[in-house]
Amino acid sequence: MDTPTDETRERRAPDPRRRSERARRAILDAAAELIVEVGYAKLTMDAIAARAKVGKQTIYRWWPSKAVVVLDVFERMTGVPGSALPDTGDLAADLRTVLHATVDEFASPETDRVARAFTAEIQHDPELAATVAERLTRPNDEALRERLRAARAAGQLDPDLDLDIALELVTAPITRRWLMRTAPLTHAYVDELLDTALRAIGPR
Amino acid sequence: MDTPTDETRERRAPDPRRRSERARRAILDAAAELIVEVGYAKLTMDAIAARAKVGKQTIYRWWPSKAVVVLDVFERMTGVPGSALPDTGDLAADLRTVLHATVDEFASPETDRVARAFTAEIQHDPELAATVAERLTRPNDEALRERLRAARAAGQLDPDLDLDIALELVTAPITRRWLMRTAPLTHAYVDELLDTALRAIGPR
Amino acid sequence: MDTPTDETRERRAPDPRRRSERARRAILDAAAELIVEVGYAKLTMDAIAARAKVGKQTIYRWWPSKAVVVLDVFERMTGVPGSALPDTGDLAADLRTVLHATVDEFASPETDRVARAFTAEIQHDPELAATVAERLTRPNDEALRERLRAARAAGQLDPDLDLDIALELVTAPITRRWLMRTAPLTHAYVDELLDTALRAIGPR
Amino acid sequence: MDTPTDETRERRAPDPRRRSERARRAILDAAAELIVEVGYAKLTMDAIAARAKVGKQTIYRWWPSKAVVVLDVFERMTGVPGSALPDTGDLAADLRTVLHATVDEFASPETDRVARAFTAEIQHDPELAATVAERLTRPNDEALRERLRAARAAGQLDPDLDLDIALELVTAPITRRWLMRTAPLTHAYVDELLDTALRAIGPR
DNA sequence: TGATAACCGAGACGGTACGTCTTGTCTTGTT
DNA sequence: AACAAGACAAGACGTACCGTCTCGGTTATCA
Repeated sequence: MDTPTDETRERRAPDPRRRSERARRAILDAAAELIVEVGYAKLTMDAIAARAKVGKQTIYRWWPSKAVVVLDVFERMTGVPGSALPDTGDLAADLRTVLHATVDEFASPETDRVARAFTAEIQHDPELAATVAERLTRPNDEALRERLRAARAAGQLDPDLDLDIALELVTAPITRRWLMRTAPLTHAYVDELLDTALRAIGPR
Repeated sequence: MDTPTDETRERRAPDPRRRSERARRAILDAAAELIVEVGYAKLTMDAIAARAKVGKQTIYRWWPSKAVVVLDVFERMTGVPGSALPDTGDLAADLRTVLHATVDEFASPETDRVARAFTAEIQHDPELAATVAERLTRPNDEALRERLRAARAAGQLDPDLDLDIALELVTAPITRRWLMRTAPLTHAYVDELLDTALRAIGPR
Repeated sequence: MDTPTDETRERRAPDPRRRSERARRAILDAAAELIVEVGYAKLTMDAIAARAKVGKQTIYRWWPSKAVVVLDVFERMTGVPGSALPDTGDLAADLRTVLHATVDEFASPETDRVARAFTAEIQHDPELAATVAERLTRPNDEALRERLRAARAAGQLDPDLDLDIALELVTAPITRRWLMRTAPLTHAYVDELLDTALRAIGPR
Repeated sequence: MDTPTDETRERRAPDPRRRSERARRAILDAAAELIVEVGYAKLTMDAIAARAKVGKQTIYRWWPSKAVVVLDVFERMTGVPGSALPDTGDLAADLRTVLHATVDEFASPETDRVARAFTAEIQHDPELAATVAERLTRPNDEALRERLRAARAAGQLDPDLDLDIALELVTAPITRRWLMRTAPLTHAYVDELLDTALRAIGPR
């Protein structure tokens, strides 16, 4: 019984109790700065380590890849997601509030760059895709779905409505416009989109 | 005398009339094979050149980057886009036809891989983003917009409808589901999505 | 604070204490083998790295150019130069001994090839020329000059003799014959050359 | 009998009668200029062709290698060698005259650079070495040897003298000093060298 | 309260791909 | 058929990063 703990022979896990908080912070700070300065594509592990005054091994010890470092940067940047949506009883107003906030967030170059980085990265890294889905997409979606469910229960939506489709109708156009850069993302656009989309999902 | 012969030191453009058709084909063939075999992320210029039995310079002479090579592969793979949509007079049926075809196309692992590669790549390469937009996205969008315009003129849609929003309501959910891998893309899903979305854009 | 850490952007020097002896040896071994197999002109850094199972950067980290790698190979091959000449009291005999040895050394194809490589290389690389002069030519010349000085002091040579000219009269003809390949380099030739040259520099 | 003219299947020889004199001159001019401007090491066939406004094939058609182009440049530069040495009856004076001229020639940066280029090149190209020997070295050596032979016949030199060794004693030190850059080449040096060397070869 | 293991900064290492450069051949009109 | 122009296949160049490994130095847990 000389194998440490895990049968999957993949490098004995480090002891999180001994982890240096100083190094953790410095790495995330450095990554955050660099991603804004040079963009994700030109972001290198060497540069993060140098800027953070940290050995490269220290990064590789705690993060499996550059992408996951940036994922942590992103979470620290946007705060914990998944908090429930407001429910004033007026679905349109509530959606407007939250989607305006989303649009505002993506107007910041930092958030924009980091979010694009993920979108790019998860295309060829299914494992990262799962992580991002679990930590970012799902909590947000779940909160929105919850609000829609409440509205449906209150008779404000078609009782036969598929909540996933409703969710997509309301959010996907914004995602697409951001992703494809087909047109600017403004509050006015959100308003018009909601006007139209709500006709699709309201009571018949 | 506007030929940029001397001052603008940016590598004199090659003469397209002297381009070797043999080399062009070999490069695209090699790239197409390799992207299926190893995926976009592990696709290298060296490997394309070796497989195509071509000097690397010949690739760099005619394509600015790996991404644009793959863009040409993709175009050759999916055929000319921008052909007009069918117009049988039944908008729902016509949309169903074309979106089923789209979904089928993305069911092919080759198309899926290449399309994901672009989606990733255009996030940090605005120039490529513009090229992809012009050569892939815009022609397809324009064809769809045209069909919607015809339907609106025929009184089948809300006369005040913004065509861009209509377009997004119908296509963006599919894009999002593909991109985020939140759920499988089936014909049934397309049908249900259309049912719902058309309620938003039909005549009041 | 004279460490060139920041301003002088010239690639921070590596730390020689951390140098891998294993890599150093492997590189010199590989270079030595290859120079014999393919000659200096067709010797490539890529091939050295591949043969030595070493990253190219490891070569470039410690040697500025292919030529200097080969210089190190040469030194290892011929042993430390600059050891003093024998002094039996008989100048002619001592010179004969050392020049015979030189001629024998250049009879080896390996030494011949490497020596020719330098002679070629230092013609268009003044910096390398200085290095070679300092590490190869000067020590050998100095040893020879020392022996001549002793002989002059012992009254065996013209007291007004310029030692540099004496040195050249004795060695340059051999160099020329080797370089120009005008005639074979034999012990008999060395003997006849010495017979003649010593008449020029002996006491009047 | 369909092989054109030569059984040694090595690319049918071009017809020298149709050779363009304009191109020949332009190539030699361009090579001469470039070798002075950038040195032999950085001289490229592409650059010669571009400067001469000539297709590269035209160079390769008439010259086997860059080195031979430069050999022609050198010959054009220094004029036909092999003209006999002056014979005033005073050997020392005659040698002084011709060696001063040699030293002066090598003081010119153009001649110096081109001559170094050969010295370098003939080290790894025995065929070129033979060509250079035949066209440059031998004629010069022969002229000098002839003058020495005359002096020996006139009783001014040791009757048993080996003319090759005499030749080397007089010229090799100059070659060495030029090649190794050990000390500057001046008229005074030549004079002192001759003073000493002639003692070796004069009548006993 | 040492001992001792693990983390840490630093950076050399084996690899791999990059994008450029040069060589010598081939191709396409022109003279 | 030689020519100017320049595309082509081949492959070396020197650089940039990757992810691993090795070296002291410095904590932080446990005997």
